[in-house]
Amino acid sequence: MTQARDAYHHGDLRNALVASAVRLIEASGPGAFSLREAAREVGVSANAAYRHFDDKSALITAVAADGFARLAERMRRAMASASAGRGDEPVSIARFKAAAGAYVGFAADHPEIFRVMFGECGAECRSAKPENQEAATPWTLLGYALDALVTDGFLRPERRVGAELKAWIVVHGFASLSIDGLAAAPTQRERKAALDALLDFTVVGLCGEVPTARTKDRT
Amino acid sequence: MTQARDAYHHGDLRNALVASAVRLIEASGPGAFSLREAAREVGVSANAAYRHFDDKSALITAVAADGFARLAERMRRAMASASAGRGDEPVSIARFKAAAGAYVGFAADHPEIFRVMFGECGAECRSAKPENQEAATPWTLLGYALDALVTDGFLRPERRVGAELKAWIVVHGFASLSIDGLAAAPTQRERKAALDALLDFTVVGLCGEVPTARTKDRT
DNA sequence: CATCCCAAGTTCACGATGTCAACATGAAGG
DNA sequence: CCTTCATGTTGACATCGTGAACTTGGGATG
Repeated sequence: MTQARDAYHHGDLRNALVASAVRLIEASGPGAFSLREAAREVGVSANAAYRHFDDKSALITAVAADGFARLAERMRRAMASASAGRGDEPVSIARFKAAAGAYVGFAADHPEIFRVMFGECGAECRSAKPENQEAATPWTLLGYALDALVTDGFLRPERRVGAELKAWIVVHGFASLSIDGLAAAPTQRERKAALDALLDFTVVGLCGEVPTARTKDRT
Repeated sequence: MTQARDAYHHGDLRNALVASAVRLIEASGPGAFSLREAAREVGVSANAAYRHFDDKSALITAVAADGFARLAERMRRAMASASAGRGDEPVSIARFKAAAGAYVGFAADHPEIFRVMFGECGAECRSAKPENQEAATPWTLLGYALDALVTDGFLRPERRVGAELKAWIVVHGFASLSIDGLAAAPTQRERKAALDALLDFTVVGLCGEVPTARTKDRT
């Protein structure tokens, strides 16, 4: 195994197809995506894809899975850098906001992929359990952030369970609205400001009282 | 004009096609929908549709528009009956909750249509202004509900503008989560309970203090 | 009433798509 | 060396969206 990627046997067709599909979908939306075009882009016959995917929808599911992985990675990185950031805010709160910001940012940067992830073909990805400790899902990560709020004493344990749904609604709702164009958020700057205000509001709502809630001022 | 619906000239092909499309999409999702099948169901040749719609996507847009109209109607009815309902809650709050409940209920009852409404083809519907006073859109109605909260003194005027976004996020976010299967809400009963709790939380969050907020008990 | 016109449908045609079945190829292992 | 098998390829088919040209029948006009 572990052949690199040059032979007649393409070497890594599966990943190449997924990557191509991601680009095509990002460019023209999921509706316009065609299996044949992805294969054409990779330089392979259309039916070659069927060696790696049962279906067109199986390819799209793989695109969704890739999206979830990248979203999780982005959230993880944001949370990590929030921990190390300048601390005009308690760390656990900064991390929670960073996770939410990464989620919304991903949706805004890759709206079509986001739509695929929560569309028909992404369903099985959403109910998948994380296989190992390392491969955390977005909801696992948001859960960690909430746990940290409890550990640090900002969120009372008995409020923890209800917090899950509320936090998800705010995060996913804001992301969906941004994409679907209901909320008037022309510039990225305005969106970030709106999200910041909303998250302050949410943290207060979740925790029941104001922690150190100075309306944080930054660039 | 005003021929009923029996002649050679079908009489009402446009509406018949939309109705057929709605049924097909509700049954098998937007991805599986085909223009030809809708035409077949209506008993008309495929190209007949092009006398009434530029495109396949124009038909789907009409489906989305129909969805928005039905959603608005459902919200209007829910708000009206909330006004007349038993009053263990201030009327304006009950109406706001009724509007939100109708929104979420519609999404749960017609998930595929809801997805179409907020998908690619529904875009132009979402930015459409209401033509006359009567034809209110869902967001118009939610705006009315918020206005009523102001009028009744539950929501301070300066909080009104921010309330729009927050209310939308909760309502739309909850609906999206219900559809996308992130929130574990198996039974309709549980979903209603979760929404009720969330709306109480939201009203408090919007208004800043508890109005008459007895955790309302009903059947 | 006879006649023309045009909206509303029909048929024919084309290229693209998803997918199946049969075939080809080349790397790996006996 | 020859077999095997995963991986691609070619050919074929039904279906789809859509354009062009043709047909039909009801309403306006003489």
